[in-house]
Amino acid sequence: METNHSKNPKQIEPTKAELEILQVLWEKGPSTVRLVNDKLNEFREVNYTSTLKLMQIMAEKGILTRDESQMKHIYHVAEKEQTTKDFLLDKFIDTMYNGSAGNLMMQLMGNKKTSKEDLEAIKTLLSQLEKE
Amino acid sequence: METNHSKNPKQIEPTKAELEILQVLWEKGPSTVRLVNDKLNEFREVNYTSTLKLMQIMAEKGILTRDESQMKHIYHVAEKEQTTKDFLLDKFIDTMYNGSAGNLMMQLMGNKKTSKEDLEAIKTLLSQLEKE
DNA sequence: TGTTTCGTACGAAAACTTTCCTACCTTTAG
DNA sequence: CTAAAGGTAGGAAAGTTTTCGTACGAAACA
Repeated sequence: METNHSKNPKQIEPTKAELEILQVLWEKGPSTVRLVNDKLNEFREVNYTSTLKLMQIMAEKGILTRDESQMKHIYHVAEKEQTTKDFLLDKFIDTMYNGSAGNLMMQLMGNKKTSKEDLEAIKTLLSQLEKE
Repeated sequence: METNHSKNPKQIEPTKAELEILQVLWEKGPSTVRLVNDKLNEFREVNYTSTLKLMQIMAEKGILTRDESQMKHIYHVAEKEQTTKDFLLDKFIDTMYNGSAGNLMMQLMGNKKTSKEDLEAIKTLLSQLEKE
């Protein structure tokens, strides 16, 4: 299907299952379907062909590219990890924090998930930024 | 991947369309379907009954409660806004930042989306936290 | 060599989400 | 009183995402 031409040629929004696969590829680098599927099965049961299908679709969509020179195709993430993450973060901030990164920061800093080490690191980064 | 994969049936994950409705209710407070639908239509065309149906489903799921004492039912968000946002933020951090809020902070601070005012506010908040 | 194992491709079913048609009831305007 | 406007309820259709069965080719191996 020649989809995604009707809408803005922007960033493609991965679905939930696609994001799981991206996470594996981000962590492991270019991989075979077998490896990705094994990794997924550490968390939940998924049939091999389900993962295969999904990765094929992702390749069609342009989220992944693949090297078919070997029988065991190797799948690569097409976009830079950071690009996708930036995009998703933006979207998240838009929907949840009214588009204000500062709002999100505020919540994070009051959050118990932010450790003392984190706060230290922030302080350091902050003074670095100030010097610029 | 040290993620939270427990299927806690307590928190319900809103779908995309449901989140839109939540946003309206968070902003406007308890509302009728009419009001929510009008608000949604400022951004995209949606039929009244579509919004109605969705809100009914959300009520079934327990995301919303409603006051049926009047003909025009009033829908309320069941969970506290902050509870839901916390939950979604956690999930986001798990999938995107390996469960580390600090990682997210780092990205935010390096981001041009973070304004000078934001940085100032952070500095203030930081020193407040240190005093504790 | 023959069989088993591991791979891809494809289509369709299943599951989930979103939209809207239709029916019918209540309130309001004339 | 009647018609129009505005409300809810429910089901089915449409759209999307996810899962998997089946077919079939290539490689490994006994």
